[in-house]
Amino acid sequence: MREKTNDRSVGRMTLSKGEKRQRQIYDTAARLFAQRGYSRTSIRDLSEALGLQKSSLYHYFESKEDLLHRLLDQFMEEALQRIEELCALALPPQEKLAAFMRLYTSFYAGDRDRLSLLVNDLDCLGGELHAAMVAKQRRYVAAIQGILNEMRQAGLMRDIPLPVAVFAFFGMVHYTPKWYQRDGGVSPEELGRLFETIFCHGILTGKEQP
Amino acid sequence: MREKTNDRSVGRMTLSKGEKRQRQIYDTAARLFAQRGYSRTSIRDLSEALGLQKSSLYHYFESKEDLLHRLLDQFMEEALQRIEELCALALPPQEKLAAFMRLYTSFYAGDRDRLSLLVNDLDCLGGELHAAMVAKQRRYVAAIQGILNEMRQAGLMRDIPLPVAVFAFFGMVHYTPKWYQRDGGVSPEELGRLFETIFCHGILTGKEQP
DNA sequence: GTCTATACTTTGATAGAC
DNA sequence: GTCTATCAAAGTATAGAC
Repeated sequence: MREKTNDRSVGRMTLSKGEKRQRQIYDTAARLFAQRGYSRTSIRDLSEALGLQKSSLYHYFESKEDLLHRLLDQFMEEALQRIEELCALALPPQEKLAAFMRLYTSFYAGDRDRLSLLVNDLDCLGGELHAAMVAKQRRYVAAIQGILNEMRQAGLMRDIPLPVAVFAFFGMVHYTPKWYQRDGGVSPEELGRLFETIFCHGILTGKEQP
Repeated sequence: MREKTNDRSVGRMTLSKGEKRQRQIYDTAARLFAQRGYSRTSIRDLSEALGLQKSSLYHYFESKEDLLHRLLDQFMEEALQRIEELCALALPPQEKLAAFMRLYTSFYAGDRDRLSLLVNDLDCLGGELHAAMVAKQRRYVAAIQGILNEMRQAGLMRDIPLPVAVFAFFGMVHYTPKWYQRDGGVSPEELGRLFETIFCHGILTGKEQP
């Protein structure tokens, strides 16, 4: 009932006992925060789900806010790395746009819990932590906006303000935690292709693929 | 700094003193809840924003949860009424779909605060209140799904699973509180037309409007 | 309707033994 | 690393005077 193989297992295949516990705590926290919201999930809730005492958890993070920050930072950093890798490739803008959408969608929709946190609970961070996360988010926006700009210059885009197009796409993806389940017949990768279809036909002019 | 003419003023133009206060409380609550989230906004925050004592507020609602419920219920009921009115019209499905999207978008994006509540804080309601709101939400989904089904039968839709199409649209609209500001050059009605363009070209096959 | 005063609960976090 | 014990702060809500 409790274990949930998660995509976060990058790197080594073997984990020390301490690392295992750490991962268990972080994954459980992500799950609970996603289910009931960060604010309404107490440290007590988390400790009970783990079978530990509240105070024991503070061995693994400094504060509840610190815990949230670590979850978000880790997740966004990994996404950003992949995306900026993609953007560095020498591809025609159409292909880059399509690849961007497939990657973004499959990565985010593929980790529902952490995407939930990113969408719903980012503002629970205060001060510098919040600013740092917002700065990272801007890098996504800049990435896709750059691609769309190219398409616009080339006269391939409909007459839609860039921010409207950008956030229409983000909206489609960021809303997935509210309804999408990966075991419902559509894989994250397929979902990526579907969103690509919708979005590209939606904002691009020129010859449509039949 | 505090007054904000709001679209909720349906019905009479004159309000009694008591109704004025009630409206002031509800609008302020909606604004604060939208800004900082329902859970993280305390009754004290609300009372201070209004210049009243905490206890005085309980004259206007039974509990914090009751307050949230009233805000949501009022908002959704109004939206539903307009939408089901529209759906009852005898229109060809293409036109109905387009009108649906324009109406849905302009109504929701036009009241950012309450849409925020609906998207972010619905789950803060428990038990029957929550169930009642979810039931209302299903009526939206049913409405647009019905229209899309017609289009599919007529062979006018791309090969996209219905739920994916439906929630792609809801995602675009429900995400607007995160970025859209009505004084940023695009009115809610224009935004509705833009989303109509994106979505219709995105999911429909057949002759495109140039 | 609005106030003062207060009851009761839950929360995040710390101290210190083992 | 994990436990027991405890704290101060903040939360919702109520009682009763005016």
